[in-house]
Amino acid sequence: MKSVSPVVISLIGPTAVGKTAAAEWLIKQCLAAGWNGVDLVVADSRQVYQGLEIVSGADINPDLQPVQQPNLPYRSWVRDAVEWHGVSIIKPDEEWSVAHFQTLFQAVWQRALAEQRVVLLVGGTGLYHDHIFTTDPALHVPPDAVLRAKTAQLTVAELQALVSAEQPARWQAMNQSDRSNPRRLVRALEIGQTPSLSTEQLSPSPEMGPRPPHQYWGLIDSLETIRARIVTRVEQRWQQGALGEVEALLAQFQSAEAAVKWPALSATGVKELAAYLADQLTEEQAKQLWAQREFQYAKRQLTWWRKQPAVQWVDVVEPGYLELLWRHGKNLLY
RNA sequence: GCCAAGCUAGCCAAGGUGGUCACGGCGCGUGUCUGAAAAACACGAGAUUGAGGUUCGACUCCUCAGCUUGGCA
Repeated sequence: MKSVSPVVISLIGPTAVGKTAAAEWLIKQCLAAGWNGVDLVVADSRQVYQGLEIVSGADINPDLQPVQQPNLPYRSWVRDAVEWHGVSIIKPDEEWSVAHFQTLFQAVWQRALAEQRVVLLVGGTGLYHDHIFTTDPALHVPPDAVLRAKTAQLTVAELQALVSAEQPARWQAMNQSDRSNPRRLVRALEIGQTPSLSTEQLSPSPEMGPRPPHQYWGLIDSLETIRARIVTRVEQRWQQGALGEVEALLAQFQSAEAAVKWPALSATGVKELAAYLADQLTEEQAKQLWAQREFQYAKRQLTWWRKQPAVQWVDVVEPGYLELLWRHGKNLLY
């Protein structure tokens, strides 16, 4: 039985680069090296949804069993000493956000510390990785349905006027891009109207309290290879029944209003598959558009991480890149 | 083969009957980001089918060529 030092490891990388396979491999190494167990937290904003497993690529190994652990907020998938979190855990109409993810992660983390288990974060949603230990109370301000309904009618200019009048500090901190973004503006109002938060708390986020060391390991490949893998993957998902998933999802809500409300429906591919079902696209076009959007997403992910200072990038073209990761990992975990 | 209409960025496409022309959308490129992040948003690059002619000046008018679509044969 080994002792695990409290280091969090995030395995990141653009979609289709092979993160899941790498994680599986690392899990095996951890177990072979004698640790009590491994918790794998999937940081992916779409793989959380039940009924979207194929479209979102939430590969759940068939030998994993769903279990509701008493001390965790969501169900997990277990096989022996390995436990997967954050995959296929909520219905498409349930609330989910980076704050929920943080809550889930911290619950897993607490238990892992107590039981000397290794925690590995894997997934393509950069925002989630970055917020596992942040302490800004604004993160947990819930959405205000009334406010959102009211502001939905307003123009960007009207929203800007409201934010600059009611939240001058916040407004000052926003850049051109954010000031034109209705969601950010509404969110600013939402946080601003929450009485328990003072203005100081909302200004540039305070780093409160110590947090464990957090390492980022990134898998990378050439854009051309990623593009090719995405095309293959779309084809696979199509054959696995992605169409049926979307059909079932759409059957659950009729109105366009509902469609806006459910983030599950904004997963890449849903729109394209829906258009195919509605006879607005041929199969070929639907697949092509889906792959195109997926690739655009991969590019955006890379933009997100480009500014991340301390990512250790590993090129998957390198032979033995997994061993390289493992060498980094062993030293950190002891 | 004849007639008609058309040819504007990688794709779709607007307009004004001569004045540095050139609306949009998609795509592309570069970014932003603290409760939707596979979201939302910002910024940017990029075009008049070709060759002649008329004119101070042509994307716009004329001629020829090429291509596309539709109709007639």
